[in-house]
Amino acid sequence: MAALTTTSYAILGLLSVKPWTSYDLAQQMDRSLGRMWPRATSKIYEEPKKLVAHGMAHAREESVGRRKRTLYSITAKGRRALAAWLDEPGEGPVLEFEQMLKVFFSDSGTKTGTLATLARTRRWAEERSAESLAVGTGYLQEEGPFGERLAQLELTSRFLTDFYALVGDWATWATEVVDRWPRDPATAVADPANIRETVRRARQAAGGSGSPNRIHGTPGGD
Amino acid sequence: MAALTTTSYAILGLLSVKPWTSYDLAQQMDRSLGRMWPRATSKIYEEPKKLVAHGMAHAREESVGRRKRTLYSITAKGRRALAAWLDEPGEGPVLEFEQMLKVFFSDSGTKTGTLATLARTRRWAEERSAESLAVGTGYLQEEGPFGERLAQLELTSRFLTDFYALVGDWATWATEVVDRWPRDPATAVADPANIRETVRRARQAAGGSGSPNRIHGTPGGD
DNA sequence: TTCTTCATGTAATTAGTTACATGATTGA
DNA sequence: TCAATCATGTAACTAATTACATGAAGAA
Repeated sequence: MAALTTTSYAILGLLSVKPWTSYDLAQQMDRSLGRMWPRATSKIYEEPKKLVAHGMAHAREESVGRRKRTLYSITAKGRRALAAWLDEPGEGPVLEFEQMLKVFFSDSGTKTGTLATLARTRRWAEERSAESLAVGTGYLQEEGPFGERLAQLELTSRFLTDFYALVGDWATWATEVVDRWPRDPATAVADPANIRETVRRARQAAGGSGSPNRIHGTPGGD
Repeated sequence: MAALTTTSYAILGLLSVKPWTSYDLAQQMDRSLGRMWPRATSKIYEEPKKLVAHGMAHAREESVGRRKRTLYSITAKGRRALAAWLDEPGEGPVLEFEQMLKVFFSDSGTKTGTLATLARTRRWAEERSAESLAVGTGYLQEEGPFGERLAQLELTSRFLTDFYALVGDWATWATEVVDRWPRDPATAVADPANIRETVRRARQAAGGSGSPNRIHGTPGGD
């Protein structure tokens, strides 16, 4: 019997809220869950079957006209498994950022192309922010199937909102910097003040307490 | 002949900087590239072969004792292909965040477990920040194989540094919020002030100009 | 000498994606 | 009544991961 993955538990978590059809689950993945654990729609139709095979979910066949659809609900065993999973340590954030990859290698490209990439990044951030805004105002009106879970949503939506803002702010800032580049990005030079500021922020975030993560090189002063 | 993926171009980009052995590439993936395009080491040994098959890279066999190793370098065709790829639109950031998933479903878990997850998140952020700090101070001393590319590194390292700071700040804030929860997270209630603040930030980031992404529901006022 | 870590891959497996198919519903 | 979109999946494919294997170099 196939082992459960994080994706399985993500679905199981949704089922813990209430029963859903596969389509409902896919919607959630598209709108909320997918922002922290994105998976293709087809996966959403497969995973619940694994949960049923493990006795963690129950499937009820319904019909709409000549078609059938499946309504999934969590079982007692499923609730226990979910609670156990929540107590295991999870992985930190993993970021994939193709546009930044293009900025990273922009010395092989053009200034115009780089600016175009950054413009797209900014638009992406604005769109996601607008989405966050809509979701957030929805919360304020106690809409959606998550009324009882506002305490959780309050936490995750704050992170996502700030993340989108960060992406947007960065793209804006980077655009200003690249605007000052010469025509050929390969000949652009860095502004030491920017690097110093980045170092300052990193030092701040690394935390003064004990500084246990200090690289042991450069022993004699900073 | 297998089509090239973003991962292929990531490797190609590295080769545009200078020739590397597979091991060198794996190191870069581990330290720098992997922060924006993370892939398993074995992939790094496979992808360059595809590039060679496409005539975009050249492999030179060297030997170390009885073993052989491969040194890859970019070809002229490879440089053209890289430039062409840079001009195509790229994808926005994709985030996978298992720990936040656990926070999202924490109403099925325990307060203690949630706090433990957040503590891990915070440690993760501090470690990454310390790494950023080390990398940044290295830049200030013009170290590393990237001397000529500081203008690019200045941009990407700023984003990563800020991202790690965001993760750390969020975990700290969320810890404070969860600390005020009752013993059972399912009975925790949200603080409307927090949600309002999140909405405020989202509105700010969504940008006032024209507000084209406005949801058309709620027509009568905000 | 032996053990451990560094270095250099290949093989097996799988999680995930893209593509396809088709019935139901709605609106023009 | 026709087209478009919503709803509900399955099948084929592949990108990526984990596991394995082994030589070289350095430490104990």
